[in-house]
Parts: sequence; structure tokens; C-alpha cells
Amino acid sequence: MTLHLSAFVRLASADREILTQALQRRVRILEPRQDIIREGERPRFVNVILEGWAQRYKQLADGRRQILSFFIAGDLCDANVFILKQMDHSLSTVTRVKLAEISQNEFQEIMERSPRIAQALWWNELVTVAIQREWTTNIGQRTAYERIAHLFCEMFVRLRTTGRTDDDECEFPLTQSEIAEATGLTQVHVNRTIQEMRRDQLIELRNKRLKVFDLDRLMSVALFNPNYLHLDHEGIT
Amino acid sequence: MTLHLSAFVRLASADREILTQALQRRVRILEPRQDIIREGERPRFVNVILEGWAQRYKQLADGRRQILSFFIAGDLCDANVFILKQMDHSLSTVTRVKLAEISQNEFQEIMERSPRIAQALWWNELVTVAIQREWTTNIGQRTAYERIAHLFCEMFVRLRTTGRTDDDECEFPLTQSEIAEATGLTQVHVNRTIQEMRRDQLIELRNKRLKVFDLDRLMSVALFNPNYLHLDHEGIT
DNA sequence: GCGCCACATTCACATGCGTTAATCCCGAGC
DNA sequence: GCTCGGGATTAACGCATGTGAATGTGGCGC
Repeated sequence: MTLHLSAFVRLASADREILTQALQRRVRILEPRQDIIREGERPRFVNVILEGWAQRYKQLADGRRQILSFFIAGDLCDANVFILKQMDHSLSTVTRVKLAEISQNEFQEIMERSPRIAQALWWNELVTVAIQREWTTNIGQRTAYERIAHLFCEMFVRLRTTGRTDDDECEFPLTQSEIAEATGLTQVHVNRTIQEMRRDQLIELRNKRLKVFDLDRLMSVALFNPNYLHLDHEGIT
Repeated sequence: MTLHLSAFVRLASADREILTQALQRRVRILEPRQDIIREGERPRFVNVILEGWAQRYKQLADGRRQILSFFIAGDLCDANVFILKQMDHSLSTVTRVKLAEISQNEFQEIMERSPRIAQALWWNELVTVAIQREWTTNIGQRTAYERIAHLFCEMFVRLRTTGRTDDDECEFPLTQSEIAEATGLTQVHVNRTIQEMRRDQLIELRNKRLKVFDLDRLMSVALFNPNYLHLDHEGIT
């Protein structure tokens, strides 16, 4: 139930105390598939996901929807968002979510009191945009099969980094429609493709759980290179 | 020849002085289609484009290439990149480019000496990732025709914001292959599509110049909503 | 003013993915 | 154990976009 920032810098106990405090002040629980904040609204808080999965998405004027990223426990949605007048996208839950809201004042105070945390927040921001670039590449260059495999790789690795995998399995609460909206495909084609992956003995996916038979093979099929997650940090705390 | 940050916050003359200094210290000129820094290398400088166009791109193991964004005069490539051990993508020039390199020390000194600039740097970072999200959406949801129209809209509006348009025209130094790599299409299909747009009296594109006959119509065709550029800032300086 | 070459254009054909619409299935709730 | 409904699966068919390759052309350097 801590912020995933600690995966980047070794924080002093004073720093950890600051964070712990901030994450307890204002906690909300939201049901599955519920908006957290919508495009056009004014951002008032930095959101930190404490439990569950959430997502970012964007909708075109005619309704077409693109899912832009997923958040898992420990992820911080957007450092310093309140600099912007209004949201250019929406946030919503995927599963039931527990999140902490941090106000502008609290946030700025944290940044001032701890340069370590401030640096960690920059790191978080840089990784977020690196992931977004990888998604652009994913949709722009990879085939359907590769795209879905890549999404599986990314989520599996991220969950593993935060200790949320169980051997070769992890939670995977997305519907095929959501996978489709995240990869720029249709739900029907996602279904076809996943079945092909099953036939190829790459994965098993049922009951909102993903089983990866051979991660190396999955990564190779997906042309997955984890460098963009920048896990080569100084030390884990 | 100033940083585009000033489009966001009204900077005091002391702040402007700090920036001007930093942008003069280390200036380089690069020829067209030349790498600035490559994936895997360790980032040493923050790059600021002073003249010309540059681009970010990413290459898959088998050579497929995705262009991730374009930089124009006044753009700052990645604030605080040196927090990361290595680049997860490459930067290269499109045209001949004049750029300023800012070292880690210089950069951190600037952030400490001017909270205004520090805030402007956060704003820049947030807009950068917002653009990246829009590109993900562009490739994931829009048709070829819409995608290319959207790219035209974005570059035209960005150039106009920095005073680099001439009525309904602007520079547009990209080849059709580059447009293809930026939109996740093939060069042949880009060619077909652009000719269709010409037939529809939407644009004219020759000699590395783009003419937009009716920006509103182009925006509407592209489902372009400029909100993600966050130009609704406090005041222009 | 000429020639070269990168870039644009055109063509014929292939296919991955989209569309529409049934039908199936399983897990949650009663 | 039954029923209901959201999600998964299947099928038939269409089209936007890809592929491979040849040909055209205009801007720049000499």
C-alpha cells in the first residue's frame, strides 16, 4: 500500500513518513468501471492507486474510445496535473479501486520538503511518458498478435516488479473489449488472436487471470524490450 | 530563439536572463537526418531546439520504425532526462537543426534558482505527454485520412502558436515516408491519401510547404480538438 | 542549363483486420 | 439448482490498407 516511487530511490524514513501521511489523508473507494475524473474537468488532486486497476482513456467526438494506459497498485496518476486548466482525457476504474487523493498544497509541500521525493516524481513522470511512447509504437508498428502479446508482457512485468505475480500467473481483469480499446483493434479480432495464442501454448487467460507459460518466448514474440520501464534504478526499498 | 516555455508563464526578466544564458552556453548545428542521441546511450544533456525540426523515434528489433513526435523551434526535448540511465528511444534531426545543450548541473541550478521556470518545465512535461497520448489515440482510432489530417492540424497550430505560419501556410519538411512512419501507415498509402485530400481541396503540399485552405474544415475532418496542447495558459510573454 | 537522385506517383494484387450479427457460456445472485 | 446477463465465441463477408515493383519528376548541385 505504498507508492511505487520507492522502487526508484531509496527514501529516508522521514521521506517515507511524509508519503505515508499524504496517502492516508483522503482515501476513496470506487466501484468497477466508474469514472474518477472526466475530460474537460478541472484537476484538483493527484491520484494514487492503492488497490485495484484503473485506466486512462480518451474519446473522439463520435464516440470512438482509446484506452491510453493502465494503472496498478502503487501508481501515481499525474504529478502536478493541477498546473493544467482542464483534463484532456478521463480516468476511470477497471476493478474496484482504492485510491488516495493529494491536494495541490499537500503535493507542493511534499516536493519542497523532500528533494528525494521530488526527484522520484520526475522519474515517475519520465517513465509514464516512456510507456506512452511504447504504446504509440505498439499500435503503430506491431501486428495484432504482437500488440496483445506486448500488453501481456508489460502488465506481467509491472505486476511482478510490485510483487503482484504468483509464479507464472497474475491477475488480469480486462475484458476482451478493453484489450481491444487499448490496442486499437476490435473485440472480435482480439478474440481470434487470443485463441491463436492459446493454440500456440503461449498463454492461458480465464477467470480474470493470466498464465504465461514461457515469458521469454512471449517477450520475443512481442518484440518486448523492457528498457522503457527503466527498472535499472539504484536500489529497491 | 527563445524557449517556448515562455508561452506558458510570464517570466520575470531575471528568469529570462537565466534562460538566455543557458541557451547560449553550448550550441550545436546538425545536418538534416542526423542522429542527436541514440537509444541505449546515456543522456547527458537537455536539448533545446533553436531552429529547424527534429524528431523522436523508436525502432523495433526487426527494423520497423515509429516516429513518436516532432520538435520545432522553441521545444525542449526532455526535462531531467539524465535521471534515466539510458535512452529508450532516439532523437534525430529532420531539417538542419540548431540546438542548445544544457548539462545536468546547469539544469538543476536553473530549477533551483527559479521556481517559475521549474513550474514551466513541469507544464512542458505535461504537454509533451499529452501530445504523446493524442498520438496513441490518433494511430489507434483514426482512419488514414483522419490521421494525416490530424498531423497537419497539430503541426500547423503549434507553428502558428510560435509565430511560424504565414497566413494559411507553413513549412512542412517531412517526406511522405516520414509521415507514414509517424502515422503507422505505409508510404504508398500516405501518397494515395494526400492526393485524396488535395482533390477534396483541403490542403496543398509541395516544396516542403503546407497550405491549409480551411483550417476549421481540416480540424473537423481530423476530429482535432486542440485542448491537449493546453494553450489556455495565463498569459503570453 | 543539364543531369542526377531522392522523393513522389501509379498499378495490380494480397490480406489483416473490421463489420454485423448470431449463438454460446459461465459466474453471480436468488 | 435455475435464471439472467455480460462477456466470449463463431461465422460470413467486405474493405482499408499493405506489398512489391515499376515509372515519373522536380529541385539542387555542378
